[in-house]
Amino acid sequence: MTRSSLIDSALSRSALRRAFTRARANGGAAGGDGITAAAMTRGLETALDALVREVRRGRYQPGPLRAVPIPKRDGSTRVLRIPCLRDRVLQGAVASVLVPVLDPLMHPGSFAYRPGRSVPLALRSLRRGQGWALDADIRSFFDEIGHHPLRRVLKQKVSCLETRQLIGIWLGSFGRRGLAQGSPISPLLANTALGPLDSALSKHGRLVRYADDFVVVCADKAGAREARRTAEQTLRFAGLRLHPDKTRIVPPGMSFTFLGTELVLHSRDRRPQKQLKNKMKLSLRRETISPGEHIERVLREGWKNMLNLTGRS
DNA sequence: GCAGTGATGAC
RNA sequence: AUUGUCAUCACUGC
Repeated sequence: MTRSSLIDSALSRSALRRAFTRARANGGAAGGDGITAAAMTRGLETALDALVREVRRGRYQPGPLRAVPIPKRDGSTRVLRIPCLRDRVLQGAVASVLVPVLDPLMHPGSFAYRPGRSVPLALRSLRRGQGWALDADIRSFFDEIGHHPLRRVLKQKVSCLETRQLIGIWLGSFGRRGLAQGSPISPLLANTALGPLDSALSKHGRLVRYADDFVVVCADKAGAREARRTAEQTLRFAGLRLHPDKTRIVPPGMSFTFLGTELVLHSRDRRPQKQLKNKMKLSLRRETISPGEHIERVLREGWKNMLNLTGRS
């Protein structure tokens, strides 16, 4: 029913300028074309003019991605692929107009990258969780997610053809599969692509998903196994698999780590309360390794989660 | 509420 | 020289 098209909002001066300001505030390093935020600031208006003109005439092409290896906490590395600044600006503008459309359609159990949502909120929604947990991780999610299923979801949910075409161009620039970690629109696309997974999993129990990491709270062991099978089948269509080492089925009373905190679900007949208390204390102590006054906040969060969660934090 | 700087956490 | 989204805290300006 909307008469003004999504693409018009995305290409508006205000959306583009806001996206540029954001990119610059975030550090604004150059992409594959070597153009920095400082360079783009000079002559910003003409650069934005050119960008809009190219998109309108169907001549827009994103520049080369710049790959940067980042060492992860666990010792492995992940490769960032950084679009050119002008492409990040356009992607940011499109993302900003797409969020009000796509976010309300997302599953309530999806917590990553969404406005008003956070890790503590995700953990809190596991409060009073009872039973067996399927704790799972999608292997190489950002690198291997197939484009076709994502396009299909977008076609259902985004009526503006020009916006979908623009996203299609970016997907092409990311390669045959995968999303560039470093593009402002990738988090939104990731959540959108996993919408079908959320729907399928939530039939098996309470779902809490944070990007490629998720927990399904199931009534019993058989239920957790069914949830895992559903996840495997659903992900298969997108060319994805569960990570064999990071996916486990966890009995009640046994701890597992999710979003950086150790959790324990109650048994349905609520016996192992004593065990729980010990675990809570242990993990709280573990969490106090933080510098300066930040310790205080970590402690406060820790206590809050302890009080609110069935498991600990 | 909107900007700027610095930081922490999740992915 | 390390990108991105979200959340949170501190400080500065309107």
